[in-house]
Amino acid sequence: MGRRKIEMKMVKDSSSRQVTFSKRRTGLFKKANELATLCAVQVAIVVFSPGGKPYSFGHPSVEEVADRFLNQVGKPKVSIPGQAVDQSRQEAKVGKLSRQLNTIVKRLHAKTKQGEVLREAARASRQEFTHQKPINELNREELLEMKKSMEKLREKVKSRISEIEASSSLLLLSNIAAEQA
Amino acid sequence: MGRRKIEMKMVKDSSSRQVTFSKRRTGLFKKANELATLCAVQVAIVVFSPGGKPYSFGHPSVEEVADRFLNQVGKPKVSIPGQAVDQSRQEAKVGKLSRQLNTIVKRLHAKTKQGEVLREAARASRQEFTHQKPINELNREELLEMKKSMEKLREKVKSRISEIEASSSLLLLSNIAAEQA
DNA sequence: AACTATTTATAAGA
DNA sequence: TTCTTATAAATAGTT
Repeated sequence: MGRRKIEMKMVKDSSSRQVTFSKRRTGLFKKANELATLCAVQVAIVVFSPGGKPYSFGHPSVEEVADRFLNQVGKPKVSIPGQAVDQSRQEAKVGKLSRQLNTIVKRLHAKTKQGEVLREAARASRQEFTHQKPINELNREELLEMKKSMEKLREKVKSRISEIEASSSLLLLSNIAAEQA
Repeated sequence: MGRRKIEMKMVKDSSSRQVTFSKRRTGLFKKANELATLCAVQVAIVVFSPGGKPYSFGHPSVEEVADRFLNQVGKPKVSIPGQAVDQSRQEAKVGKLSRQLNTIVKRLHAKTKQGEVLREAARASRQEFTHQKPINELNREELLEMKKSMEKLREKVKSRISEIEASSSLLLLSNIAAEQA
């Protein structure tokens, strides 16, 4: 769409590529906005620049699109009697989200070697799940420590709640979308 | 871009709106594909149709784009000394992911009224965090019940999520606790 | 950043 | 839905 038709191959010159990216990213987001406006639908986009910088577009926001997805209720399918299908879908969803959780947690774990949350989690976890003593054999001090530890973790998790990362929403979206396909 | 210029408002006629959506979604995904090809970048899009059906585009896939994002290592910015910026980015990411976790947990909670995992989790969580009695005042029977409940949960989680780490279970619990607070 | 010659997307219509 | 086509919009190359 310009002075000349161009081949649909990677633009070799990195400088030109950056310019093309900039122009086309703007165009893409504009198109997405038009789609959302004209059709009253929700859209979310995440794209990396050639330099690796992430850009995102969301209508009304990437997060809200994700929330809508997450708030969707699985509808029973008519072709199969009862709730069997719906339940199995729920099961699949739980399993999938659990795996996703695991991925996120692994990521968190890798990212927080210098952090607090996972250290606390690991500590509390150790106490809760892998402590040699069964929980009913813990003495008062140990129980108090465990409680304290978990409260500490809880506070830290709560205190860190801020804005959601577009990509994490998308990751969830893609998993749920794939599942619904 | 057609026979006439149209106003950038929602198309009122639902049938026309569906047609517009269909055409423009195709166009949007094409543009996204071109951007990815020409600039050798990663792109992910999720969009709902007016009927609520989810469509997605990803290059190379929505999931991989998200993974790349999550795997990104925050790079220190030159304009600010030391690791301050990098760390704050990590902090932000942790917070965002934590919130996402919380959202997932809420969703799971809502979706599993007929399920087992979250009921168990909620029960264990309730016992642990919101029981009237402080944990150190629980009697032997209550402690045993709590232990039993958590072991039950643990088994269910383990059976569903082979690779999950203990910490993610705990993180999950902590989020449920926060949600109930 | 702006400017345009062209290409591309698409609104209507069939 | 799919195709056609007149027109609007996006953009490649240029300044």
